[in-house]
Amino acid sequence: MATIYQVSERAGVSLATVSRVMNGSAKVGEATRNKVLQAMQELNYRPNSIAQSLASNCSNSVGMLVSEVHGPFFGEMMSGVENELRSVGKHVIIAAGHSDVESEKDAIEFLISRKCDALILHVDAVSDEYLLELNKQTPVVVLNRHVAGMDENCICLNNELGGYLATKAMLDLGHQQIAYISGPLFKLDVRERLAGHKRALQEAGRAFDEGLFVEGDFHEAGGVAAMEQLLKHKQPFSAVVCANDEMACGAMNCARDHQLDIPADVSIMGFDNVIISRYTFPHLSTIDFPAGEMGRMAARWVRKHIYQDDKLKVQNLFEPSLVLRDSVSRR
Amino acid sequence: MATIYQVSERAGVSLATVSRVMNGSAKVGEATRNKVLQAMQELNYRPNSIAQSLASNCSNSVGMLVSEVHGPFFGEMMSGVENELRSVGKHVIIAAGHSDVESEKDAIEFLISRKCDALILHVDAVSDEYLLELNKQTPVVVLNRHVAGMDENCICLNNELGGYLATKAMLDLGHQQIAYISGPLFKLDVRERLAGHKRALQEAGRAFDEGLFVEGDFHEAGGVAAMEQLLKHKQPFSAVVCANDEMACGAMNCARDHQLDIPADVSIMGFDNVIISRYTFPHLSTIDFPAGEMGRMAARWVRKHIYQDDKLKVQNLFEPSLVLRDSVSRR
DNA sequence: TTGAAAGCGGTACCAC
DNA sequence: GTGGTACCGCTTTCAA
Repeated sequence: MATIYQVSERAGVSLATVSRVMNGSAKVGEATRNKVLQAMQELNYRPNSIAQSLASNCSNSVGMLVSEVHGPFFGEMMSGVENELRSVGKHVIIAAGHSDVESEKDAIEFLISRKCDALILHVDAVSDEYLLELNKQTPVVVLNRHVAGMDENCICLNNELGGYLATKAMLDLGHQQIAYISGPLFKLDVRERLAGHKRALQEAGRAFDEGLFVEGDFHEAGGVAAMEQLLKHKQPFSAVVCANDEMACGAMNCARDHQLDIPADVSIMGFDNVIISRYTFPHLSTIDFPAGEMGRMAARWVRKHIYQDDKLKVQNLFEPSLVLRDSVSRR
Repeated sequence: MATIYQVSERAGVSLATVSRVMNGSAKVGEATRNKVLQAMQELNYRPNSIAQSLASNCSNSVGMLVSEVHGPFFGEMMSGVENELRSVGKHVIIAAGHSDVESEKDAIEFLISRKCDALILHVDAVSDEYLLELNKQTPVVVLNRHVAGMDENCICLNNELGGYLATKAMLDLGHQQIAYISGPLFKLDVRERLAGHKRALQEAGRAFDEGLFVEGDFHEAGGVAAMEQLLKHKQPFSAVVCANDEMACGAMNCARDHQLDIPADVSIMGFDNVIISRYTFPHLSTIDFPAGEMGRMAARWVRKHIYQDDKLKVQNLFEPSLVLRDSVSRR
């Protein structure tokens, strides 16, 4: 592999000049530039990115931490990030945090040791304080989580609005008794979605009813259990709004096991619009979570603030939207 | 950030010695080692991985190319790779090839420019010759594709067996007329799966019937179209074996649109066991593709051959297995 | 066992 | 505009 030194020799110029034409950093005479370019061609020269990183103190890499590398949700996000970043020659190093404090910190530590220029994080275990502290040490952008004090670094979804839209859709369809299967309430976005649900209810002049509320776990089994519980209560309802698609699937399966027809007997709504929602039967109505777009935006944040792509605009808040499919019907 | 130089100064030893204790490379006196370790502690020293890479000519990174970063299948694979590699301090750089020749070559070029120590590839557009040539230049391990001439570098699934198991299961359930919806025949694994299907038929003394065969595209819409075609032909069948889960979903949806009950009227089998197969209704029977395990094994190959983890064993061929769920029934 | 020093392949500042 | 050169932080002979 040819080095910059051999190129300079062949072109009959200095190292510095070769470096200049590579980076287009300073003015180089037309003739000189061409000599260098040609020498590069002839030697099939490829810059050594490691050496560049060491000398420039910039690794051209950004670390991305997700809860799980598999999982449709994160796939979309990573895909958005990869796309945006590779188009400008940066690379993304992935790591999984598994929603566990130690594991998340470990992964972040790892990414830092790799000298990432910035970190894109989707974390739910570490504390806000930790993130605030981390952000002093290395640039961080946080996905789907608002951390007070680093607002500019957060790319969020308006979860409250999502919760609102979901329930509002049911109300608009004429449903009066709407059950709600929530996610784990220690998560902020879960509480926001719930708040949206309550706002829709209130706007319609209906009271929030504890008897129609269950806290789930975001997994399918949790959806089954929650539905089971709702059914056992014998408090009537014609619609169920779930805080994510997995639980909605569980709820549908459970309802079916109880000989209930969907959507004739009960309408079901999910949240996230992950790929599986298009494959359920009946196809699940849900709230679209633009994970890919948000990932892309996180990458854009990095481009703008770390790689000085100043003209770029970043959007910190995204809006969810309603996706109506077959799991809901008019009451 | 402290450097090795400051550590050496503080410990009152030379640079070289510090380096030695970091790498455990050569014998270092107990006392000296402790002095160094302590100095590191006190300075909160973290080695600069970029500098290490430059000096050692080893980037400790491996590139992973998948068709799409999203998509459950690749998620599992990447997850396996990430897990295995991070546990030994290596990092994985991801890129997407989008099943397009130029795009795949681009991504590989990109990964090489990042000085990856090895490449783990899931590609379907580039040719065998290209891969062979590439492998001379940089270590490559190929996932789910057998390239003659670099057998040791391929981690494959016994697709033929998978195809066999799928059809065999239908035969065992008493089905006589079994339709087959294939993937794009230009892909090797597709032809292998088909070969397995034929073998099962033959063993049962049944002839392969062109009228019950359709070439699909691996997507849901293709599954719908294929099923539509089968139904139009009016040639009777009681079971459909599909070359992947997406098409199986399409086939199920289409059948349902034609008022056919699954599995009472027609049994359906998929292939891959991606996450969606657990969410369809009825739950899809399928052939398990251990994508995560295979990704992990690819990573192990790299550990063994590139990072000299000699005792590791690598398994080049994986066996698929039958997963029976609700979409099939006895005839 | 330990130290000195020559790289690894670039970047960037300072002269000219 | 171009060249000289001191780093960037670590690895790895080669001697001692």
